[in-house]
Amino acid sequence: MSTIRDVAKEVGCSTATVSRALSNPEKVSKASLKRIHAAIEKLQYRPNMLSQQFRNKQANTIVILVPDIANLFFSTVISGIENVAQSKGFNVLLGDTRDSSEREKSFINLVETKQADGVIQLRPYSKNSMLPKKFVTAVNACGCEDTPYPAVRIDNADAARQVTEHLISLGHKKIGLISGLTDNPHTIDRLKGYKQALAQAGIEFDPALVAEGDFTLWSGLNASEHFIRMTDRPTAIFSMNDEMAIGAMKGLKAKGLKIPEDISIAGFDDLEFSKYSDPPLTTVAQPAEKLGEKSAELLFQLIDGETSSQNEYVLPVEFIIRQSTAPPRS
Amino acid sequence: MSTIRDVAKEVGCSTATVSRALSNPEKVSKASLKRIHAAIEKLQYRPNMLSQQFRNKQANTIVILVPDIANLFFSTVISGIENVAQSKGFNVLLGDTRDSSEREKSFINLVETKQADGVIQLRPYSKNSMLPKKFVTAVNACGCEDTPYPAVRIDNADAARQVTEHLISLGHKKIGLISGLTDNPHTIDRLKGYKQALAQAGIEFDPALVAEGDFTLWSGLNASEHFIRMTDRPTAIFSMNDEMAIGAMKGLKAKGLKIPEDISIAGFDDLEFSKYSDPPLTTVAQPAEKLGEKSAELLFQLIDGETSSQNEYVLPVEFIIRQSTAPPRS
DNA sequence: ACAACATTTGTAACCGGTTACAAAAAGTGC
DNA sequence: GCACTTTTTGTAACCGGTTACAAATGTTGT
Repeated sequence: MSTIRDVAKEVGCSTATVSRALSNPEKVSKASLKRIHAAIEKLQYRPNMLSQQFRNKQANTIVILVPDIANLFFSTVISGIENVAQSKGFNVLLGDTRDSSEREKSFINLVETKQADGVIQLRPYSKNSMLPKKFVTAVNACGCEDTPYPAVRIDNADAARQVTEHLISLGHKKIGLISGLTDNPHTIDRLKGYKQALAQAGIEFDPALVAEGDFTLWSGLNASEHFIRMTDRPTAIFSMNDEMAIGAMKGLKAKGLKIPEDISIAGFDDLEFSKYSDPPLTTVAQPAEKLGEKSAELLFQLIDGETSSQNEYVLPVEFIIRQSTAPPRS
Repeated sequence: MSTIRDVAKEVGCSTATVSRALSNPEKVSKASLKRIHAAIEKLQYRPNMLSQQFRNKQANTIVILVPDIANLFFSTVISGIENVAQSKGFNVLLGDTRDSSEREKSFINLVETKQADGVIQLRPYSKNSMLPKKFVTAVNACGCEDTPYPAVRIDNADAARQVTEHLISLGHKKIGLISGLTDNPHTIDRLKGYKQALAQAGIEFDPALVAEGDFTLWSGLNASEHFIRMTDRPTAIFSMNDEMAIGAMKGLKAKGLKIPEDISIAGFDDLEFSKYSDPPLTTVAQPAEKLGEKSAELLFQLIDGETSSQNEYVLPVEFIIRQSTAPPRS
C-alpha cells in the first residue's frame, strides 16, 4: 500500500503539496495538481483514513444504540439516520445493545475513546440509562417525556389518548389495554394518555383491564388469553404496539371472536405488516424515518458545536383508522 | 482529555511503562502497576483508540453491506454477525446500500482506506456486484450458487424444490409462483428448484403461472391479482418469500377465496410474522442468525490470515408446514 | 562479593497524514 | 529593474499511542 510519501517522491514534491492537492486543491498550481493526480493513479494511492482521523481527532462516525435491530420500527428509524449521516459523510456504527447495559456501556466507550463522535440512543430514557455523560455528545430518538438530554420524540401520551378517544367515540366503555413492561417509559407515557381519555369520558380506570406484554408478537397473543378468560370481557382493546396487536388478533380469532364485530383492536406504530393483517389494523403512525433524520440532524449540530439550537423536538403522529375497530355489538 | 504522557508524568515513569501496563501488565512490576492505575483513575485517562488503530493498522471494524436494513430477514442476519463481532471485540459498521452501487462503493472504500478490516455482503452476488476486489477481505452471507468469493448460504434451489414437492404431494398440479425480480440470483436459484420439482413429477412448466414481484408485501398483493384474473386459476401458490405470501393472502382473501381450502400458499424465510398470519404460513426457515454468525466467523478467519479454511458453507434449512397448505378441492 | 541471568524501565523512532511557518517563485505596478 | 504583493512550495513538528533496543535494577548461585 503506497503512502503520501510515495506519491510525493514519484512527483518530486513534498508531502505537504500532495496533502494540499487532496484537501485544498485551490492552493496548488494546476500543473502540480495534474502531476499529483497522475501519480496517485499510477501508484493506486488511497489515503489512510485512520491516520487522517487520528490527526484530525474526528472519527467521522456516529453510534446508534438500538435495543433490538431485528425490530421493524427501529430499523426504519435507523434508515432515517443513515440518510442524514450519508449526506454529511459520516459512518454509522451499529450498537445492538440487546437491552444490556454492559453492551451499552461498551458502545458509549467508543465515543470516550474517540472512535466515534456522537451517539444516538433509540432506547427511551429511564433512570438506569447509561447516557448522558457530560463529555459524550448524545441525542435520544424515539424517547419519552423528561429526557434529560437532547431528544426527538413523539407525544406518546397524546397519541395514546387519541386512540382511546377513538374507541370511546365508537361507543366502547370497557377498553382493554395491552401494555409494554410497566417500567418502560413508553408504557408509562401511553398509559397516561389512555387514562386521560377514560377520565375525560367519565369512565373509571380498571386495572383488571390491563395485560402486561413486552412489545413482542408472542406477548400479545399471551395477553389476549387474559381477556378471553374474563367473564365480563372488554369490547375493545388498545395495544401499545402493532406487534402485540397482531399477536392478540391471532389469539382472539382462534377463540372464534370476530374482529371488529365481537371485539375491536387498535395498535401503535403502523408497521407495514399492519396494513396486511386481517382485518387491517387501526393504529398510530409514528414518523419513524423522520425521527431518525431529525435526531441525526440534531446530533450533527451538537458535534459541530452549535449550542443555540432547540434541544427537544416533538414530531406529529398520524392516527390511521382501518378495519379493526368498529362500534360494539349493541 | 488526558493522554498517556499525562499519566506517565503523574506517575513519574515513561509512556512505555504506562502503555505496557495496559497491554502487557505481566511485564510491569506490581508496584508500578498500582501507581499507574491510580493515576489513570485520578486523571480519568481513556486511551485514544484512533491513535491505537492508526499505529496498529487495524480498525477493529467490519462493514455489513445490507440492501435494506428495514427488512426483518436481513436484520436477523445482522444480529448473528453482531454476536460474533462483539465477542471478537470488533465494531460493526452498517452500510445500508439501498441497492445503489454508488453507496456500495463508498462503503467498500472504507476498507480500502483502512477504516474497516473486512466486509460482509448480504446482497447475493451478480455480475454488477462491486465485490470482490483483490485487496478487500470479503464474505458473502445469504448468497447464491457460484459466488466467486467466500460465502455462507443455504441451498435455495433445494429448498424451493422441497416446498414445491410438498404442494405436489398434496395433490396440486397447477402451482402458481410469485417470484422475485427475474435477474435476482435468489429468484434464479429458487426458480430452478421449482422447475426441478415439477419436472420430477412430470408436470410441465407454464410461464403463465409465474407472477413477478420484488419481495415486498405490496408486490405480493399485486401478484395475487394476476392469479385471480386467470380463468383456470392455480390451486396452490409458492411465493419466494413470506412478505409476498402475506401480501398475496390479503389479496386472495379479499376476493373471498379461503386459504387453504380454495387455494394453498407457501412462503420462504419464516418471518416471525408468518406464524401469526391467518392462516399461519407454511414456509422454509432460513437459519438467518446462523448465516450471520457463520459468515462473521469466516470473515474473521480471513482477517486473521487463515487461508486453509473452507470457503463455502451451505447451511441446512427447515421446512415448516403450517395451515396455509392443504390438498386441493376435489 | 561477583558473575550470570531475569525482570523492569527508559529512550526514541515510528505509524501516515496535516499544517504553521518560512522560503521561493511568480506576478504587478512604477 | 526594483520593491512589493500574491501564489506556490518545502521543512519539520505534531497528533498519541507502540515497541525495538538498550540500560538499569533485581535475583540467584557459588
